[in-house]
Amino acid sequence: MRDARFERVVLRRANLRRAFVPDFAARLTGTTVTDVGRRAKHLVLALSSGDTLLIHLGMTGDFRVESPALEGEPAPADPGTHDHVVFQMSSGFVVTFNDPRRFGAMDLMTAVTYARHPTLSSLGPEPLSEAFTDGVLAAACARRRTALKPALLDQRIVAGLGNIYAVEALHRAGLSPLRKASTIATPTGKPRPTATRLVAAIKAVLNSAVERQLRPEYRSARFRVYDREGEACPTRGCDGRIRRVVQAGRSTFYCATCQR
DNA sequence: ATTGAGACCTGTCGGC
DNA sequence: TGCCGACAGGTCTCAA
Repeated sequence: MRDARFERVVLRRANLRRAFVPDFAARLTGTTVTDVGRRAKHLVLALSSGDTLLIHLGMTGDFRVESPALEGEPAPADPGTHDHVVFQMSSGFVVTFNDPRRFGAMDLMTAVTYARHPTLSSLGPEPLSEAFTDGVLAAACARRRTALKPALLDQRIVAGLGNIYAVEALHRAGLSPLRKASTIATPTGKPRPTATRLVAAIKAVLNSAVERQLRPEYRSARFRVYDREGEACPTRGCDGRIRRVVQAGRSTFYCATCQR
């Protein structure tokens, strides 16, 4: 996408999440992608116009990239049922945004609205960055009264962790999702050993998830505790069973025996 | 201010 | 077989 220009933008459905600016297609057409980045779960495309195209894939969002020019096809195939936006790029590629459940979002923002974006501007550190340390996590959790697991889903504490990996990280760290978030910090906000373990577990879980995505043969592997209610706990030497509880409206899976 | 519940959306799955 | 409700995900909005 980088250095490619939007030659044609087709909005096949006007009511995706986040209100599209009225002239979405017109403002995008003719601009060039100068940079492609990511922040938390958002895809960030910097444009030559100074605008920023912010994209969130939700849970079922996906991009399909086709190259009619290379394949000698005159036009892209018939759009599928959930093809919501089609980008014809100057590079010859046709990039189609497909999102069956429509939890994805696309927003075209000016420099000012992007800088003041309420969610982006208050995001916590990237979990795989050096900025995400036990000290930072402990300080962020110290005065929270919520349980630990809902705190991990708060993007202001750590950016980009979702329900599944929060669950997996807590299991890996041997920490109960039900304990108060503040228990991983001392009264003065310093990290306890539990905070150190949790940060290491989050990084490990995310790194192995990335690795798995890069290795097709492992992609179908299931998670260790997520969606395994009633099954034996996979922890070595643990004879517990995986339980399911609901916290803040989301499913939590954990082992009450080895997660304390 | 912090927290949680509800809404959004639709494909899938379990139960009758 | 077919229908129907429950459920999953991330984030925004609203209310306690």
